[in-house]
Parts: sequence; C-alpha cells; structure tokens
Amino acid sequence: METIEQLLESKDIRVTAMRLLIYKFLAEKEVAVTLSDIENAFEKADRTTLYRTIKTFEEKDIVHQIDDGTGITKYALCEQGCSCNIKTDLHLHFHCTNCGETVCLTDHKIPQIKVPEGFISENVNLVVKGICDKCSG
Amino acid sequence: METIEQLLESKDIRVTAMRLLIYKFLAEKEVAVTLSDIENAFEKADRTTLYRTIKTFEEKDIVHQIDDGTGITKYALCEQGCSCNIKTDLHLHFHCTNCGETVCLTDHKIPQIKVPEGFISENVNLVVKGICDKCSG
DNA sequence: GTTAATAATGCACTTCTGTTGCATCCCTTT
DNA sequence: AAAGGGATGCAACAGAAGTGCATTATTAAC
Repeated sequence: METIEQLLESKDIRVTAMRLLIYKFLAEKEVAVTLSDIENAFEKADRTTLYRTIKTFEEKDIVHQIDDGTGITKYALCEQGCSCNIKTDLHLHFHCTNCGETVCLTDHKIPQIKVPEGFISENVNLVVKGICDKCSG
Repeated sequence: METIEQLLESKDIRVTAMRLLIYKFLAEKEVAVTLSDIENAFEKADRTTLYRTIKTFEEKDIVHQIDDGTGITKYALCEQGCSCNIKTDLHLHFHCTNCGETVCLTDHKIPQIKVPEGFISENVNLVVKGICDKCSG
C-alpha cells in the first residue's frame, strides 16, 4: 500500500508536516469541504498556507474543486484513478439543501450533453440539489 | 404586444424609471450578466438599488440566477413561459472559457439524472464549459 | 557540515461580491 | 394637502479570494 508521503512525491508535491495533516483531514472527510472548514480544523495554521496548500493539491490533481451553487468553493480528494482533469468522464455532485453537505457521487457519470452547432464542450459541471440520504431517512 | 410596463405590473412589480432601464438592459443582452456588469452600465445608480432590483425581479420570476462556476452569480431574463421556478424542466447553461460569457441554452433540456437510493433530487444545475460559437468560428 | 538556493509558511493588506440598516425621496391613495 | 408605503441612496460590514513580502524550513551544492 502506498503511503501518503509516496503519493505526494509521485505527484511532485514536497512533503511537509502541514501538507500531510491537510491530506489526512481531507481523506477522513466523506464530504467536500470549504476553505473555512479546513481553517476551523487547523486554527493554529495560517489561512494563506491552507489556501495555497489546497491550490497546490488542485494543480497537481489530487483534489478537485466543486462548485455546488452555495457560492463557496468546496474541495474533495480525487478518487483513485480520478479523471477530473480529463474532460470527458466526470462524476456529479449532490448538494443537500437541508444539512448543506456536498458529496461526490462518483458512481454516477454525467450523460453526454449535446450542445448547439459551433459550441465546443470541454467540461461539464452537474450539481443535483435536494435531500441527502442522511436527511431523508 | 405587451409593453414592459404591463409585464412588470402583471408580476406585481411597481414600475419605476430605474426598473424599466434595467429590464431593457437585460433584454438587450443575449448573455447572462453579473451585478457588476449592470453596475458598469448604470454608473449613476447606486449598487444597492441595482442589487435589490435584480432580487425583486428574481422573486417575481422575471429573471433567473445562473451559477456558471466562475464564483460570480449571473442573471438572465426568463424566456416567455420560462419554468425556471419549477423544479423539473430546467435548461442548461454554457460558459465560454475564452470570452467568459454565459448563455442560456433554452432549447437543451437537462436529461433525467439518477441519484442513489435515499437521495431526493429537487433541482439540477448543469453548466457546460468550453468554447462558444463566437469564439470557435 | 556548512552554505547557498529554493520552496513553504505566516503576516498584513487589498479587492470583490453580497448583504443589511437607516435615512430620504417619490409616488399613490385618501 | 397629508399620510403611508415602497423605492432609492448612503454607509458600513462580512466573508471569500487573492497578493506581496518577510521569515522560516527544506533541499541541494560544495
């Protein structure tokens, strides 16, 4: 099994204590988190560091950004073999309007969307809003 | 043909000079606009007024809000018979990563999306990103 | 192992969007 | 003409996002 250190190194990310902690935090969460979620979890650390760490993770394709319509950007770890940097095979996200949580529905692929003549589709963002399984039960 | 005054009145919106101007501005635009777009077009008017005018239009269902993933909320006039307030018949939006413009593809309906057991879908936001017809030509 | 270079972190500050409270103005109705 | 209610304008605030620079830590070179 691959350690987190190995994973980061394989993605050209220098390993630091901070980055390991942030990675672990993201791995423990099953839902997408905002920057302030991370901020609250690491009150000792500076906001800028957290911000730039996430940006680094994003550039190196180990987290992907989610825009769930709340106006606040959320982030989640890419799955093993996540192809969020590839344009065609995107999963969708579910935003619960009750608890506010956003989860990746990695099993549910986005159907092919037709666009009019002249338009070139490169990426699709699909967010379903409603009530999640925890809140509907 | 219905005048703008009649339209506003039919939606319980009091007609003012400002509101007529903002409505006309939205009608002329073929793309979704941000609040600062409107701000730039009406430099004499106060930001708050424009903000609240749009909010009023939104409440009364003559504009709909678009979240195209840029992080900035955009607005567009609802089409004749627009059902954006109804949960099922939503059109999709196209965001051009070249010119930054976002257009409503009102003819293109969103396919039914399956969600896992326990999840209740109430609303779907679908934004296709890529190159628009003007930029690809 | 010390030093030089490079990257990471922390602090301060700025910008932008969105929002609210309050005073004032304008229009409508009586 | 006066009163009431909504519209407008001003000020101010909150939160997210982002940048510049100094400082610290890590790696690489000698």
